[in-house]
Amino acid sequence: MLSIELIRRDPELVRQALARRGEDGSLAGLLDLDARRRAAISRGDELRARRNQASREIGQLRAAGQDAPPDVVREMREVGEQINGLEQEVKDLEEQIHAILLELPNLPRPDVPEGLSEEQNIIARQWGEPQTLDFPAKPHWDLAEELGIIDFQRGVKLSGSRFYTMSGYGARLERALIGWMLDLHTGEHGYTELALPILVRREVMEGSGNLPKFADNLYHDDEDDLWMIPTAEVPITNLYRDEILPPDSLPRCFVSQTPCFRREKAAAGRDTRGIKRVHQFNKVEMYKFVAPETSDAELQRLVADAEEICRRLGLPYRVLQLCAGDISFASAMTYDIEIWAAGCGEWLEASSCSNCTDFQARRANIRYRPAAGARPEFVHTLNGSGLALPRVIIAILENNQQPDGSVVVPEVLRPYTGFDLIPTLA
RNA sequence: GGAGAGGUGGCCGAGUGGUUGAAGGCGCCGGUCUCGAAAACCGGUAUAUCCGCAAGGGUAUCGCGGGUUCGAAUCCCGCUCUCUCCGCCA
Repeated sequence: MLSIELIRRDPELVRQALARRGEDGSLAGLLDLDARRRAAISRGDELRARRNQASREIGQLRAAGQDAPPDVVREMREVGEQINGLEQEVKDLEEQIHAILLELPNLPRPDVPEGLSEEQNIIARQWGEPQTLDFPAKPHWDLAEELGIIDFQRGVKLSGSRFYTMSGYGARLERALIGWMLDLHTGEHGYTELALPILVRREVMEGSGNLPKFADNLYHDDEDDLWMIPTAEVPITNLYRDEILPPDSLPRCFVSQTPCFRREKAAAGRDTRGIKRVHQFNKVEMYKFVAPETSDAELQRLVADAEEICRRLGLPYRVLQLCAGDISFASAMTYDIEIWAAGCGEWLEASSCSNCTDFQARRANIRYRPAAGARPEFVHTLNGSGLALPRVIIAILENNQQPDGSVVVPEVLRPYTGFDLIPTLA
């Protein structure tokens, strides 16, 4: 959520920042509502002050054994009605203002590249070379099926298109990856592991920025109004909702593996083969609550932590800095990490690391006290995949495939898998 | 799912209609004392919002929302969460 104070103070700055990401539109209506709201509050406060004064006097009379003057009571009854009217007015205005604010995305940081589409993203760096194999490389959907580790048809039988099942070496590979990633982030990068609910309340989805705007992408349980998380970012963001964190408690860094659920109605027809785009997948997510002045530097560290995973797995990757038009709703700056997949010959987005500045903190009301006795401030929040499992599995399968169709397990994973090769079926 | 109890400030805990944003205690911050610390003593210690350059002032908030009243932490209604017991269950 954007600060209404900022919009009031410098609407042109806000308008221009929003335009950079392709959000055009006037803020005049919002400012008008805000002005009316403040006027109504002022009048209401004045009336309440009068009523409080009169009530106090009546109280004193009563204490002295006298009755309340009827004309005053009559007048205050009227004042009370006016107050009720103004309260209703303020409430209506605030609802309208809130509804508008909830739909406005975060402002890109000034140093985010210009551009409205992904073509304007900037390749910040690359590690390794997109390799070509010296034999015909298979895409993972063929490889995995031939290895008997992914069963697409039976996934569909259970849950419909874009669901799959993994078994044997495949299931084990994923579990190994999850364990290894979590151990790396907790052991070497300083994150604390979390185990989280994957069904959350509506207001939790609002806090992270997924609702109200992106309801179409979410699965929802009607009976209890619970929402299935699209990423662990959602519950982690809300861990400290409505709290004021004490001085010296930042940064707080968390990592969590959860299933992620994405309806993605809009993406129907895209990437239908394999496990590149599915409705349910596992992801290891990194998350940081930090002091505002440190968030830019923390974003760089977050990206580095995700890159480390790629490097140790030996997966060629590149880091993209997203242009203003391509960063996500809550983000002020985003880097994507794309890993190379030799079978389908594509760079696959395996991580997206964002600095959400105070955008989510405002929505979820997460503050901290910079020093003892100081005024509370909103924290900054950052999130990044570390990493999303299916696309890492795609890259490992496709890049490490052998001429006979078997797949070599990356060295770092072997203590976790207990095998160093996914063998072909006999 | 059924029955009951309860949600007051960072924590504990008073308070059942009238200057109560809220006694008291603990904690925390500052000070006195001390070589220093502890103890003791003194003072301070919520958040939001509106007006204002500021100083300052107003208003709101005792789980949430409504109602009664000149006036509600206190009374009424609804919701929600927590706890206990029963039931069910991995």
